Amino acid sequence: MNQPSQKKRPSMKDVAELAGVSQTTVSFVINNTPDAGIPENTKQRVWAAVKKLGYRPNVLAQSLRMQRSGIIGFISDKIAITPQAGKIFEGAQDVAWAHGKILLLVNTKNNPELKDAGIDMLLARQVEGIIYGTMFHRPVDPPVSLREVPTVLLDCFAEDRSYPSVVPDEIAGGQKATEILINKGHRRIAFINCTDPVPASFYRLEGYRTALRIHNIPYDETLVYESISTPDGGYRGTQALMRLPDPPTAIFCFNDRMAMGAYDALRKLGKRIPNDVAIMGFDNQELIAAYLYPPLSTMELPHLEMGKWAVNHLLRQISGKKDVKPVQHKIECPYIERDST
Amino acid sequence: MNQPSQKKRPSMKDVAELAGVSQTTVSFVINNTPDAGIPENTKQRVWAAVKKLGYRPNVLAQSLRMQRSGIIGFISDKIAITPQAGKIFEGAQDVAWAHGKILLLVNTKNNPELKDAGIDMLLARQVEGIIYGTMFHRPVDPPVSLREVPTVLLDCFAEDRSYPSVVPDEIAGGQKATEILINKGHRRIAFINCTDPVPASFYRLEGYRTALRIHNIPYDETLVYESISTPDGGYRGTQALMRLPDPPTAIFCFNDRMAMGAYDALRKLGKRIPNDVAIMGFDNQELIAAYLYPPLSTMELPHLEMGKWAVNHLLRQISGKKDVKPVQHKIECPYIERDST
DNA sequence: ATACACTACTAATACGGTTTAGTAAAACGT
DNA sequence: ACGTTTTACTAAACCGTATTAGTAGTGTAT
Repeated sequence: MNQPSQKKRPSMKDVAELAGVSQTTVSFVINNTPDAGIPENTKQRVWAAVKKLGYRPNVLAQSLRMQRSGIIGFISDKIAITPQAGKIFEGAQDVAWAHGKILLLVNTKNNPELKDAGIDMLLARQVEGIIYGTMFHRPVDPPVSLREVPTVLLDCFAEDRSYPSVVPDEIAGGQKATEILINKGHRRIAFINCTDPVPASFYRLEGYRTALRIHNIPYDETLVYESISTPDGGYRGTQALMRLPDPPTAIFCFNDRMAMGAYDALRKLGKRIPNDVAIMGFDNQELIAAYLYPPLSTMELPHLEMGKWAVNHLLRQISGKKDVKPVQHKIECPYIERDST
Repeated sequence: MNQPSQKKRPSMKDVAELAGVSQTTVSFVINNTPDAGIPENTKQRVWAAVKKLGYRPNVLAQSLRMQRSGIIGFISDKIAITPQAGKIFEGAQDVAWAHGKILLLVNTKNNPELKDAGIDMLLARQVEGIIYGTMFHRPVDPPVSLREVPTVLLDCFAEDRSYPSVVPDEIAGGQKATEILINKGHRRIAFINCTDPVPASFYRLEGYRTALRIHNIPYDETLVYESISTPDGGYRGTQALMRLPDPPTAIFCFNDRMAMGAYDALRKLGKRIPNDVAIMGFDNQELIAAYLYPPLSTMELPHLEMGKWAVNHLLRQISGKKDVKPVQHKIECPYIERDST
């Protein structure tokens, strides 16, 4: 019933013994090695022994022998632990699995020591490559040890562009969001930006201005309000904007959390969404966007796609297709239409 | 500049050669093997060679030799990809790291084939144990292959209790939530439950009734409303409850999403939270709970703690401390006080 | 009858470590 | 002076697999 010690797992040698062949033959049969010329009869004996013993190849030994671990390291400050970004990991894992690789996740919680220890661990485990991700789009300065192995930056980029990276196309996202509002007939479109000096805030604003320019709408800086990126910030921004002599008929919020605050402010003012004021969010945080009344139209960050691209690119590097130059790949943010626009 | 092929990583043999000693000696030095009697002088030569070559032990080879992979498998349907449950993984990873183990995450997306393939992969990689988690508290029937290795169920349990498992203490949680409302002076306390036949709905209701009984408040079944577990369900429930001849002064919602709907309903009715009606949530979903107006008081699911307990227990099993009987461990849900009660 | 190819395998080595069992030289005890 | 212990190492085996280089035995061609 209860063996004191775990019984040892069977090895190829055990299978070989039971089948009355050599270990080599077992290997040939299991891997279906071409040109090994093993007759059907023998193959069946081997497979029978495999079944009987419940044999399962030891990937550790395989990896050692073949000098290929099949592991891709995934290191990040918070990803996969943070709500919105879990999709990144999912996309990455999907592609990895499809190529017979597995993802080994390390999350560093923004702790530099943990980060270095994590990278060391990954390298010690012979990962074939590393994906270095962050929980929001930003510049990073990756540890030099990453140079030891092919690397892709995800949702971040090196200032000097010395690593390939994949990020959301914030400019296009901001532009598209604004254009959608313009196409619904709005002319007074406000933008509640956040005050953090992050690429997202710069680029989304840039996209917003580009859209206005293209559609010959003059840029009115009183329509751009900056605040902290919380519902509270959105609340205050909306209050201020609606107090303007010529208030906006549409508000593009830096993110869904701020849009949440905008909803509250408009509700308090007795304004209806989208009839009186249209609201556009950003991020598509399911818990917020889908459950607000009315459900929030928003731009989605391409988390899944970024995860996929990163692994695909990494695999390309690993198989050494050509010494691909470090690119910065931008992925479009899709528009999620709901009822607030 | 660009070597066409990755240069091979240095091995112990390379270090040994450079230091002018045998590979055995290198091993002794690096592992600081007791009783090896290596003089300081030699040690320094070895370490110098290690530094110079940038040598790093190959964990694959170590694992193979020592018959210990240092890997714990973490398999789950959605955990670590789903917002609220990322903490589970975090707790688990913390404990694992503290014990020199790493977590290998597989998420199965509720796909049985992926699940089996995932378990096979973990076993093939010689994991020392497996944590089998789910994204919400429920009974499961784990694949038999899990028997091959120590296993702990996380946020779920086997019907026949044949595996150790850790789950939230739903009864105590429901009871505590209700008692908090009682202690604030409420007597008409409603419970908006969800209709899903899950342990959480049964047990939280049970806790609710227990609290009432203890405090001699008669159970009034008109105060228990069942609905789907979304804001919409909470909205409808609240509307219905407030239409009662003797409406509640406090509403305990099955979860924060439903509480979100309750907020909307009360706002529409012109009721103030918590002055007119107190609201208690469950789950502590940061994005909702912390950002509603007023911030929502709620019960937190002990994700972090469950993750920790699971790994701790697993490690105990692995080191074979004693053939611990499969227990079902329940962890308390802490109360998160905000402004809605 | 002999050379040659083909069939159906196996022995041996390597992957990069850990660990056991030595061993040569120096130091020590008597 | 000689045996014994200690010091400072090293050789070899082993973990479980993949792979290369054979090798006996059979069949075929000449």
